[in-house]
Amino acid sequence: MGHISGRRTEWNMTAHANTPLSPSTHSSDNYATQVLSQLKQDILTGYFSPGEKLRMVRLKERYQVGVSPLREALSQLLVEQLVIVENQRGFTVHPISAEEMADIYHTRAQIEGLCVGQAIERGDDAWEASILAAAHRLKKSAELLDENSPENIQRWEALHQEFHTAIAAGCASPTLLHVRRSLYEKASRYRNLWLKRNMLNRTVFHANQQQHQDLIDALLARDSESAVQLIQEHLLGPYRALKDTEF
Amino acid sequence: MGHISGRRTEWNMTAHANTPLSPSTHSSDNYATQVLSQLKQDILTGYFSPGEKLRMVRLKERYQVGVSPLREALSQLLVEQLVIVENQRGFTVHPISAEEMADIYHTRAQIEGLCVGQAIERGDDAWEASILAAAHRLKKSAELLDENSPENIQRWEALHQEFHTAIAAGCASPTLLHVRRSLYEKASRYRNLWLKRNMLNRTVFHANQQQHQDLIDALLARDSESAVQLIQEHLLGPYRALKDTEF
DNA sequence: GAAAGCAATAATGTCGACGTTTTTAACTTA
DNA sequence: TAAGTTAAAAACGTCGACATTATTGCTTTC
Repeated sequence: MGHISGRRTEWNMTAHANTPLSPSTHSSDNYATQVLSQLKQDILTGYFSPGEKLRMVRLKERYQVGVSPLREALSQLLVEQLVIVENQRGFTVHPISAEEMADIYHTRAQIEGLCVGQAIERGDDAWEASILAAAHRLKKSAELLDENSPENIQRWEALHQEFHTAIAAGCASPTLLHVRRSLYEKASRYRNLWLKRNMLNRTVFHANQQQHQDLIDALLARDSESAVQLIQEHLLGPYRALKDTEF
Repeated sequence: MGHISGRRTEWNMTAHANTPLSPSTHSSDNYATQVLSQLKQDILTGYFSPGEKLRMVRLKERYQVGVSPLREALSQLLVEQLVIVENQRGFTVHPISAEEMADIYHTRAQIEGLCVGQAIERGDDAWEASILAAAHRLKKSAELLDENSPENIQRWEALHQEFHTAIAAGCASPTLLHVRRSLYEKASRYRNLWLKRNMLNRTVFHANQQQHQDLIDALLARDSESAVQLIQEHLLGPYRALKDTEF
């Protein structure tokens, strides 16, 4: 009986410790959902290295949850190919390879091309407006970028992504956008790993600026062929910079 | 103690019932993996209807496993958008809609176009040979099809899929093929639901036969533009037949 | 030195406790 | 009496502890 009451206490302790965990996350999310996004971030940003074994004890400590939510989150990352699993041997961060990086970037360029092509066909005035708005925010952010502070860079990255997402959104195809998002995440993993070693080159930004303007011009002119060509080049540029540096 | 030994027996029973379940599945697969494929089949084939609530008790009975493997399998189907989840309200089969069907089929046609286009660029002799082999098997199967027996139809479906997969495989891009597969599954769900009501029309097959031959000719001639056009039409044909019938 | 056995370590699955939601029943009010 | 409201209870989902099983590394023995 003492054993049982001891258990009880532990139960209530964990429950109490977890309930007010983070006020920002919606209470409508369960633990698995919360763990999923954190764990995904940790893999994408390289906190957990490629090929690293994900031991349950460590994950439990880090995210302060039990194994059930962890396994659920890991199961989802399994489908997204961010982790791999061997039966009875647990989960491992999906390893990286030059081949996979090339494949992801090239596929991503193709998919983005589809998005842009369809967006030009389907996009309306609101679509054009949202592009210009995002482009403006991005440009403003780029002007502050000389400081090279990590926060500014991160903010620029976010706005950059928003800009391209605004363009792609014009395709109005949830399925295609879903694919696009998944590929973006996988690619950003490689980019983040690369960024850990190499600081961002400033000339990249100015090249980007020009490419963005050309792209906008092509979009507004509804010049599908040029726009697709430009966006694919735009995505493959960073890849060419990355691929020759080793991890 | 009687209770415990009773539990034990149940354990061994379920273990015994599941281990030799299907000879194809490796014994290295855990329950979650086995449940995943079965559950996916049940959703794709319409055993569980769109929008249906997936009650844990029922799933436990059907697949003879506990909650944990079930939640892991469901978590994976969540990413593939075959089920949806609401916090504290459990899992539900992803509902269907005419809009989603249109979106999936059109996106799938685009993706398949990418596969074919790249396959023509990259495909070698072995690729061509595998296409011809698959086409031959498919043709032989089609000749037996007049009986209209469900087994034959299912076999024809499998070979048909193998034929197209052989073509797409030429693109040699795991990432792209992964996307393709996921879209195929989602589309096949709509097709299966449709098949439950409408029997397969024989004229469909003969039209298919001709399309296949045209496609092969274009592939071997490395005529990218024609091939992409043909494959997209080939995929959109069934969609046009489906979309006007209500579910 | 290799094989076999043993101990540790880690992963997997079931179950129970808790919290939330939904259903049912009783009661009030028009 | 019927409709609406509230309270009680039953059902359901979630998560962590525990038991079982598999694996890995280490030691012992031939």
